[in-house]
Amino acid sequence: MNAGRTARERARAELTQEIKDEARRQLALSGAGGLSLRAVARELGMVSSALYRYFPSRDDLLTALIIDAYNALGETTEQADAGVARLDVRGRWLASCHAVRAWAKGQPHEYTLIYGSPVPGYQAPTDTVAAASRVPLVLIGIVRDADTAGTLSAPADVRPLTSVLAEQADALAAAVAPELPPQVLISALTALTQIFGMLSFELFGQLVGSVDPSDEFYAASAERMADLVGLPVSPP
Amino acid sequence: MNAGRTARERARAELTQEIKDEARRQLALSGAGGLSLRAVARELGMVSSALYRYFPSRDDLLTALIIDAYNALGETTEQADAGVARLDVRGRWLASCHAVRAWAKGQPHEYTLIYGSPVPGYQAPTDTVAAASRVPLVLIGIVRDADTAGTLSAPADVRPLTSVLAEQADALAAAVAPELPPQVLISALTALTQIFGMLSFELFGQLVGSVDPSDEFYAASAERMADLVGLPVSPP
DNA sequence: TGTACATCAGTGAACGCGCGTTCACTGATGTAC
DNA sequence: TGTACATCAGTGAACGCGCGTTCACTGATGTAC
Repeated sequence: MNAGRTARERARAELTQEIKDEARRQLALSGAGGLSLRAVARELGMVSSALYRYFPSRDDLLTALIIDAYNALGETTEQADAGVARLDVRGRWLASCHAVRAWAKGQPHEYTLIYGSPVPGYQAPTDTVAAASRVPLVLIGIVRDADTAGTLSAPADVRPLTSVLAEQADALAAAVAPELPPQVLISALTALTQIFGMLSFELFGQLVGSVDPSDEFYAASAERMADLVGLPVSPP
Repeated sequence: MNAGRTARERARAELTQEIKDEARRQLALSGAGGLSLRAVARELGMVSSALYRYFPSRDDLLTALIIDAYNALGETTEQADAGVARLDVRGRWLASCHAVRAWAKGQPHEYTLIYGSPVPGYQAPTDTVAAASRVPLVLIGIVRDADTAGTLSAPADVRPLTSVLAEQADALAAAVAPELPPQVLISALTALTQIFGMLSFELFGQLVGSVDPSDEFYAASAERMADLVGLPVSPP
């Protein structure tokens, strides 16, 4: 039976999870910089030194939370995209954008953990990169599908890329979507910064007094960004 | 003479400044959440309780730093705008955008203080609003000048605003630029979130591996956002 | 199935450090007559 | 110009609290024969 080594192993897996859950709860109170192993242990009814059986240091716990957050957001977004007919690229785009926002508003402290200011003294290891790429890859995948289907329209007013930017776009394309024209990739990146820029403004309180609540502002901008990357209006 | 009460008052003004300067220096090391009165006092060769003659609490010091940062950024931006011929609205727009970035890159920790994640447990008082409005008002002023001069072009693909968004835009227009069409104001807000979205991505390390350094990406987006709000291409 | 040993989880004390804020105080600077 | 008093800046000790991490240890769970 595979439950053979379980009593121990299962307990370990469960407690690891409980530690992360409690830590996530505490992010809301004190932020990533103030995350305290002792407080987590206290809340779990353990002694603080016991946590070192599960995470070698505070920073490792933080890293685990960051990767979990990127993956949760990535998965939600991938599912939203997958829920729309492949050819309806604009529908996929909008669904993905709204999934990102819904997740961010649902767990604002995890959003802050990954898209807020860096935690002072904490250096993120490179393991986070794969998880962090999931949302960008969803959006790029949609644009690529539109391009492949030949429905992507090049907006009239697009300027040629300057030299360094063209090189960067080429390198990025090579790594991520070789068939895509570099200008399109840069447009997608603009759209991406727009999306997260709005979310950060909203969640960090910068929109209070202008467009707050910002549901419709976000929706309008998501449409506008779909235009900007050249997605067609209706399903063919 | 106005130096009459000086010895005391001048010393007070100078020390207040030195405390803020040292606190700013420490933002780089420990972030806003970790700003420590004791550390500031130590560095200044004072005893920690002495700081209470200057700031009633840690949070008041933080508030002073925040207002200073907004004002410094606001002033830089206003000056950049003022340095370009009034009729060259696109030139003014681009100069302002680049001034914002130059300031942000020059004092990343102050940028983080005002546009990064909120400090846990700190509630910003409403005094910050006026200072925080300076950059938005510069950009809106440029758009308004273009509108007044009749050089603002309405892009072809603008959608009508949805109901709530239209109301919010009207309210915002009433408060800030009554003559401006609401759609234009929303476009300006989109441009604003784009600008700060890019800066946050850049400064918080989210662009590493894609368009880094991002000078040209930023420049291209600033142009693109000028298009989006409808600024004419060349000085008339 | 039963015993001997190895692995692992959790304990509790300790190290060495940090913090914000209060309070009674000394001594210098400023003010009014 | 000189004295008496009020204001203010800075001191040093203290309160009460927090933190991450290490280490020798007990006792339970798992493994090999």
